[in-house]
Amino acid sequence: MTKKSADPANGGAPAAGPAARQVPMRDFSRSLPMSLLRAREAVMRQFRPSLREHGLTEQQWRILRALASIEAVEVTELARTAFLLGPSLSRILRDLEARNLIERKTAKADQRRSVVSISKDGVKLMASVAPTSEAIYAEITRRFGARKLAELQEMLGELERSLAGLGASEEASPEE
Amino acid sequence: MTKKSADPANGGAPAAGPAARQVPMRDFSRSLPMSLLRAREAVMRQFRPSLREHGLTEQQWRILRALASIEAVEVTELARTAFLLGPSLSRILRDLEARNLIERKTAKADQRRSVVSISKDGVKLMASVAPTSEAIYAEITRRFGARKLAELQEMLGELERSLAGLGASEEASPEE
DNA sequence: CGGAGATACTTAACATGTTAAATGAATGCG
DNA sequence: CGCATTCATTTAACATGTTAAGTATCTCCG
Repeated sequence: MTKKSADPANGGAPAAGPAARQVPMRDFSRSLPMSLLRAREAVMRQFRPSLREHGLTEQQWRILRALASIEAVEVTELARTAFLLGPSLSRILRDLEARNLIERKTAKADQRRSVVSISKDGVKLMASVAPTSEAIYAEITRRFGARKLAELQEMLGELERSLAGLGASEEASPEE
Repeated sequence: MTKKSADPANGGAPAAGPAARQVPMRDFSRSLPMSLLRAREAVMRQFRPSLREHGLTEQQWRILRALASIEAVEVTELARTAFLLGPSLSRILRDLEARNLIERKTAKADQRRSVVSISKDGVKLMASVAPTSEAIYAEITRRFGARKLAELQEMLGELERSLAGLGASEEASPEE
């Protein structure tokens, strides 16, 4: 029932492998992507059970939250806001609409665009999830420290900005 | 051909939606999970094209890197090292084995366990990817700053530790 | 006006994330 | 020894990530 708790009881046989240690690289587990991944997972692990009880995935919750604060949006802008790729968003909107949590209508001016908004049921669902969610966030803030949290987010933003437009489209070397 | 380049030109019509703004919450886009997600994406966006050229996904690359530094490991420990869930790892190992990038054998002492190691082909592939990968990492470090990078990783580690064992298994309320 | 090109979104196809269940093998205990 | 339990790994099922292709619509220019 508890976690699997690391088992260091294999300190005996090294069990040599066919071909390893040929390519030197930074310590894998200390790379920036891994640090970010683990940190995010540590955070999300706190929220998932609560969301699950309400039949929501992390991404569905993101979409509802985004919609709750902006009246109505076009799909493309929603994708940017909720940080989802078009295809993912497309599928999720289809499902959320089937569950009557959102509503959509095509824009009058441009038949290509569809405008999405949260429904009454969606608002009700949010109201039932938000308190727990906020409590969890508050606990995380308490444990880590509000000040440090703000600092961390500031650094994350800086990181983002410092990489903006690096691999966008202007990299040389189109060989291949 | 270029990317879609953010378009902030919609500051005009609010376009009222059926039911929004009922549930007040923190600004969605500034939540910790979103910050972490965006930061990680900004980083990974740099690596994916290069990996893709070599026919590797991010996770496959993680596994090869993990294997390259530890001779041989059991699947469970590899999952912990590469930070992958069992099912994902299972599938990926099946594919990597079919591509002859890894090798596996069942442990003599315990028929349930299987021991995985990188193959010669795997090492060769790593050798062909590692330089580019290191160069990208170096550029990221240069842009963001080595000092700040270290600070950031320290904070991420702290965050992880401060949340360790929160939603692990000792939460009350087994009501279902 | 009409068709080439751009846009907004959706589908398709494949890989992974996530949880639950299944399978096969070891362990402990009566 | 026999069998319930535990353990390591895999399979299943569903949801999302990711890239490419498809569809419908709009725009613009000749």
